[in-house]
Amino acid sequence: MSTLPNAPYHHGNLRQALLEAALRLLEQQGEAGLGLRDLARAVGVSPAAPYRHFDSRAALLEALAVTGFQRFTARMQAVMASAPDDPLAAMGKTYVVFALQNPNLFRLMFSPQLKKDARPGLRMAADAAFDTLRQAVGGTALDGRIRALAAWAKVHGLAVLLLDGQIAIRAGEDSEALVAEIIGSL
Amino acid sequence: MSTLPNAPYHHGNLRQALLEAALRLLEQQGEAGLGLRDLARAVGVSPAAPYRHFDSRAALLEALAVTGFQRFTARMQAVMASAPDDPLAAMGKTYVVFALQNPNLFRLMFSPQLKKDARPGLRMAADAAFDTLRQAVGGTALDGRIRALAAWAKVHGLAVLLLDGQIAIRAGEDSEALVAEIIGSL
DNA sequence: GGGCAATGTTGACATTGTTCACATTCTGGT
DNA sequence: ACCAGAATGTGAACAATGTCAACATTGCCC
Repeated sequence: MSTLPNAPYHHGNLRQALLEAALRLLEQQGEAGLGLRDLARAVGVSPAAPYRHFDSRAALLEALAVTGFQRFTARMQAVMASAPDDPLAAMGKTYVVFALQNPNLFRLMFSPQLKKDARPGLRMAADAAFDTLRQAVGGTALDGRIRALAAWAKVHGLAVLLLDGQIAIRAGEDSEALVAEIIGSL
Repeated sequence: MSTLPNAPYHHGNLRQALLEAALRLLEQQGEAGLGLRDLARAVGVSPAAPYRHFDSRAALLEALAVTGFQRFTARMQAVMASAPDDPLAAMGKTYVVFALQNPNLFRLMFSPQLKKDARPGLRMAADAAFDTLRQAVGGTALDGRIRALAAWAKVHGLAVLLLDGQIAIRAGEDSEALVAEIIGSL
């Protein structure tokens, strides 16, 4: 091996190591900076090794997005359980906080180049997240969907605009308070 | 020249031709499919020629996004002028319709890889769009910003979710009506 | 223990963004 | 009208990247 002289030929469980390193690289450098060769080097493996575990770079990104959706859903459900009185506001805040804490992962999850139509796993993970949201909205079955979609759109738009720096935080302004205020006004 | 035997050495105004062809390619193939070489070939020029007009591929994309914001702002202002009674609803619908009609351009405008912090022109174009929105929201100067941001977030989130196919249109469902319904419930 | 599948390596290929040296055309000052 | 120099376009090259095929090594099961 190139990095460590006495490293074993087989890595152990490369797939997991690749995903973890990829997550780290993703948050550090953004999706564009996540190269397969860099990734392989970070794990101490040859450039072609990842292809034993992922069909392509796109497949690797998809796997990342799926775990992102899973974490996201888990957090949503936890918040929903711990704030039984006003789940909507709590989830809204959690949604935005998640996006701000994992900006590049969040962007990847909703990246257009992932084409969820062609990736059933990704579509399922995303749908699971949406189901959690709809569950929290409650309401009658008839207009439940519309209200859930509306709530999702509100909070998603806020998250995206914040991520893009489109909503500028003024000097000396409390970003958390601003977020809370906007959520409240939704 | 390679394409036409009697084409002149100088193109005439290459910059404009590049932008137009790029817009066409962008909507047809998405941002990833917009290669500098393809673009040059589409205009009938050598692969290095675009560099006389754009510093890099990123600069070309930025120029595209700027014109996108300009068109967007113009359409917003036109709608605002032609619907003086309820400008908010009209603009909301226009916002979403614009996104659905120019999906890849819209995605490019809000693409994270454009890093608006480092591109003053892009930031200005985006701010102009937001100013138009704020103007339509009106309200007192104090909470005008918050309300404008909230309105923007709502309609932007709806547009993004629709673009991503995250909001599934069911069989036999009128998408326009669905959009109108969601906007109404905001 | 031997064979087979899984996993990792090496080297190569096509493509892409980008640059450099050179060619061609346009333009303004005398 | 001319010519110098700025604009603009060409062609060949470079480095980097995703990807693949052939080969090496290891682990596992009968």
